[in-house]
Amino acid sequence: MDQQPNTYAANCPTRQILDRIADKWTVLILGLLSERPWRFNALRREVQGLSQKVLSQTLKSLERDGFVTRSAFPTVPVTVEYALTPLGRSLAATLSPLTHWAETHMEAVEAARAQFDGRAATPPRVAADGARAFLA
Amino acid sequence: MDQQPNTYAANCPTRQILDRIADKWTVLILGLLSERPWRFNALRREVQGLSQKVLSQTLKSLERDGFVTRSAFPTVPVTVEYALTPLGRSLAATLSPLTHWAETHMEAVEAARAQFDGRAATPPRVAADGARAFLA
DNA sequence: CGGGATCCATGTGGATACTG
DNA sequence: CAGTATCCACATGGATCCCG
Repeated sequence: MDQQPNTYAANCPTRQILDRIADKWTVLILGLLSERPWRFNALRREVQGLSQKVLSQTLKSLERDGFVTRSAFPTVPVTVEYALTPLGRSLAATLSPLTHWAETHMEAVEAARAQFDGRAATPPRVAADGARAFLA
Repeated sequence: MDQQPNTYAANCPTRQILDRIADKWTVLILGLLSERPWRFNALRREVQGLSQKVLSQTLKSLERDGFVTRSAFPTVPVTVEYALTPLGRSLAATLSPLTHWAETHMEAVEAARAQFDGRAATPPRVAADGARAFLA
C-alpha cells in the first residue's frame, strides 16, 4: 500500500519536516534569528510564554536539523550565541510571509470568529446577514 | 509592561493566528482543499495518521476562523463537503511555498540530522570533517 | 456517511532545583 | 549565563460506541 510518494503519506519525509516547521515556536524563533544572532536568555525574554525548557529543546532541534548554529564563548559567565545557517536563512525567508499574512489578516480572522461564535466582538458593522454573504 | 504590539508578545493576536496556522494538520488540509472541495472521509483517508476526531476538530477550527465552509447535502447518507473561502485560499497560497520548501530541502535536513547524530545515514560522501565546513 | 460523546494512555510542557 | 534533571499537572489525541 501507499506506493505514492505524496506529501500526505505518513512515511513521507516531507511530512516530518513540515511537522517541525509547523511548531508553535519555530516560526517566531527563526524570525528573530533572521534579524541577528541572539543569546539564549535574550531569546527567552523576547518570546513571551516560551519556557527555558522548551526553548532549549527547540534550539537543539533546530541545530540538529541544520537551521541554526550554537557558538559558546568561554567568558565568565559563559556566553552562547545562536545564529542561522544558510539553510536556516532559506527557511526563515520562506516563513516570513506567514508572519506577514497573520499580521495583515488578523482582523478578518477575528471577525470570522466573532461571527461564528454568535457574538459581536468587533464593531457590529453589517452584523449577521451581511457577514453570511462574505463567506458564501 | 509590554506596551509594544510586536509579534513576540503573548497578547498579540498575530501569535494566536500563527499558532493556528502552525498546526501539524492545517498545512496539509489547506493544501488539499486548495485543489478542490473534499468530503470528510475523503480527507480522512488522504491524510494518513489523521484521526476522525482530530480532523473534526481541525475542520471546525478552520471553519470558525473563516478559512473553510461546510456544506451539508441532505442525501442518504448525508454528504458534507468542505471548501476554501477566499480568506482560506489566501492563506493556502501563503502556505504552499512552505510545502515546496520542505520537498526541495528535505535531503539537506536529513543530511544535517545524520551528521548531528554522529551516524552516516545518507551516503557518507565527505563525511565528518567536510560537513563541519558546510555549517560553519 | 459524518460526525458527537466518552474513556483513557501518554506526551508535552510548566515549575523547581541544581550544575558548570 | 546557559543550561540539565526531576517531578508532576494538564491537555491532546487515539480507540470505541453510538446516533442522525
